[in-house]
Amino acid sequence: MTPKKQNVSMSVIRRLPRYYRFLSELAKKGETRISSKELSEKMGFTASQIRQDFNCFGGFGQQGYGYNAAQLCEEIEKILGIQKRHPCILVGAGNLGRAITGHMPFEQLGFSLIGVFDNAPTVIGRTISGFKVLDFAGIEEFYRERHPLMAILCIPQEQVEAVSDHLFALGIRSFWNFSHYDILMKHPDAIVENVHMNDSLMTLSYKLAQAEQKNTSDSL
Amino acid sequence: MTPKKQNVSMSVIRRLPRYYRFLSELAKKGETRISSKELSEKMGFTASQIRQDFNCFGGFGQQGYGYNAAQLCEEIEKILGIQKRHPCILVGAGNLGRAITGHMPFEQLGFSLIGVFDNAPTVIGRTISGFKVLDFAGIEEFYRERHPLMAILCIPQEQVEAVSDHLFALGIRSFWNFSHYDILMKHPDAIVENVHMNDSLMTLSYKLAQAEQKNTSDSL
DNA sequence: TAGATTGTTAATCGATTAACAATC
DNA sequence: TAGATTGTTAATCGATTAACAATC
Repeated sequence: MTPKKQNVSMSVIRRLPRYYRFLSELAKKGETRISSKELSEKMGFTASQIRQDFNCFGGFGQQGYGYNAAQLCEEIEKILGIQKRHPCILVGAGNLGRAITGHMPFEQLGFSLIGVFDNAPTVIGRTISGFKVLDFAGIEEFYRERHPLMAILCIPQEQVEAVSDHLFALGIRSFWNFSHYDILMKHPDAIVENVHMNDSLMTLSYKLAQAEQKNTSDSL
Repeated sequence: MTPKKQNVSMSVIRRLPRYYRFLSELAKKGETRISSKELSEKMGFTASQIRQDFNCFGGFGQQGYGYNAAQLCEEIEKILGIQKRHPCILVGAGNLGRAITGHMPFEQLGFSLIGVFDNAPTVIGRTISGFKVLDFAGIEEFYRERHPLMAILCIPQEQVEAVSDHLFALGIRSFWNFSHYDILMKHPDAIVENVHMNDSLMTLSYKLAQAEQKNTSDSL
C-alpha cells in the first residue's frame, strides 16, 4: 500500500508514465502476463532496471511468473495519482491553449479542466471544445467559488510573471507552464512542470549537428 | 574550436539551452562579465557543475575574471548548432501546428521552416502565419525539390506511424514528435526529440499527490 | 603583488547493471 | 520437482560536488 522505499527518485518517477502507456496498450490488447525480460526487450530499458523501478513501491510481481499488466497499470496509476481529479484552469486560449483544451485527456492524467480564461475581447465568450472562454478579469471570483488547484499557462513569455503572481496571490500553488519564464525562481515553494519546447528543439539541433559532423568525417 | 572532450554527455547538453537563454538575457541587459559563482546563485546549479559543463568544450573563461556572457552565448550557439538553418517541414496544421508555426522562433533555434502540410481539404490552401498550407499528398515532389532535413509532427497519435514511415521512405531522418508513438522503435537510426506532454502532466500529478500526502500527514 | 576565479583532479553521491538466492 | 522469474544485494558506472593549484 504505502511506498516501500521513501523518497523514490525523480528518475524513476519520470519513467513511470512510459511504463504506464506501454502497459495499458498491452492490457488493451488482452495481454495479461508480462516479464521484466519481455518489457526490457520491447521498451529498451534493462530488465534489472525495470525490476528495481517496480520494487521502489513494493513488489507487485510473482516469482517464476512475471507481472500482471492490468494490475501493474493500476499500481502505477495510484503512485502517479492519476485516478485523482485535481481541478485545473487553463489561461490563454490561443492556438496552443485550444490544442490543449481540445486534445489533452485530462481525466486520464489526474486532472479535470474546469475553466478556460483569456483577456482578449475577441476571444472571451467564444466556445472552444465545450468551454466558454471566461474573462481573466473575473478569475478572483471564479477562484473563490471553484478553488482550482493548478493552472496551465499558455500565454506569451512576457505575461507569465504577472499572471503567475496573480494566481499565486489567489492561492494557486501549482503550474503547468509552456513558456521559459522560471516561476520557481520567484516562488520556490510552487509545484511546477515546464514544457520547454525551445530547449527540446535546440537539443534536436545539437543531435543533427553531431550527425552531420559524423557524416563529414566518415566521408573523408 | 573542436570539442575538447569527446562524447559530451547528454546531461550536459540538456543544460546548455538553459545556460543559453539565461546568458543571452544577461547580454541583452548589457552585462558582460559573469562568474560561475554568480551564475550558480541565479540559476540554481552549483558553480562547480557550471565550470565542469563549460569545460567539456574547452575553457572559455579567464581565471580571476570569470566568463564573458556574449562570448559564452556564441560558444553555446556553436555547440548546439543553432547558427545552422536546417530546413524543416511541419505536418499537421491543427491548433498545435498553428501555434508552433506562428510562435516557434525557428531561425533562432537552428532550423528554418520551409513548408506546412495537412491532408484535410478544409485546411489545405489556407494561409497560416504566412505559410500556405500544402497538400500532404504532394510531399514527394516537395521533398525532391527542397530536401527538408527534419519533420515536425503535430498529428494525431494514430497517424504518426504511417506519416513517419512515409517521410522516412523519402529520406527524412529526423523528427520532432508531439505524440507518444515511438518512432525510434521502428527506425532506430532516426534522430528524434519527443515532446511528451502527457508524461509531463502525469509527473505533475505525482508531485501534487505527494504534496497532498505531506499536507495530510503534517496536519495529523 | 593580492584577490579572484578558472580549469582540473579527486571524492562523493546516485543511478544503473549484474548476480543470485528466494520462491512461485 | 524443474524452470522461470522475481526481489534484493553487491558491483559498476556515470554524474555531481568539493578542493585546490594554476593563473589572470
